[in-house]
Amino acid sequence: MRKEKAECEKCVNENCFIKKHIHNAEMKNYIEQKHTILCKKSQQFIIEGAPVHGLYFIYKGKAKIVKTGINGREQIVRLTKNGDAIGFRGFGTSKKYLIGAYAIEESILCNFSTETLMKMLQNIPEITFDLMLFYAEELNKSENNVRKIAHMSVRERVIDTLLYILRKFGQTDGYLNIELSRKEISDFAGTTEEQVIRVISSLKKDALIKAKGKQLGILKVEKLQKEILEHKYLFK
DNA sequence: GCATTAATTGGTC
DNA sequence: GACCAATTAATGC
Repeated sequence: MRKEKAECEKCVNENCFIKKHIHNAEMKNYIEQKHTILCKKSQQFIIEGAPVHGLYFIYKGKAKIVKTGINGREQIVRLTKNGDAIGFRGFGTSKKYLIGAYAIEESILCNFSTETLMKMLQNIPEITFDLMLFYAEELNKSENNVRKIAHMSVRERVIDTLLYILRKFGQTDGYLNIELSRKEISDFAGTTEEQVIRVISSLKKDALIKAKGKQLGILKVEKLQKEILEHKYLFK
């Protein structure tokens, strides 16, 4: 395995925090200090409870962010793709990661140490401001998620999860651009594998989605949206 | 092809 | 709606 560095200059992820501010003169010093990490499929790169090791960005690939519940059940907190930041709650107050992270497929990650990051935030106000907006947005999403799990039925939660995946990762040739196991979908929707399977086969029977092994395809987006619409507005 | 893992189905509490 | 058991499909080696 050749160790090649993911160059920010060549990076195509315009949504990345770092990339957005690459034109700032000071940035050059900081991006030189980042590390590039290659992650195999289903490899864990952040361990819950382990000491913080800075902030990660996905250069290329996909990852799931996970929190272990009381009964040992895993809850997928969010899914991430190219340009997304991971482990951003790590620096500042806490010394340990409060979440775990796994690569869903082979991924290339950029890692900035806490020290580098601190300097960056102290010296470049635009980045600090950007990060604040990002935090606010994440908090909002997180609150929506709490509401989702609290008020929606299992069927609605699974549908909502599928639509989220569609929004986030898109679909090519009729199939979603990400492969998640039924178990992973259930960890995300806050239910069990069996329930997800039942909802999926029910949706398949109604020709709202299609499934070929792990590959899922959304056929009737509008109909699915309609089914969860009520909740989207009722609990705004 | 065999062995392990994931998906599915049916049943119980 | 979760948990368990049995069967079947898929996948790795």
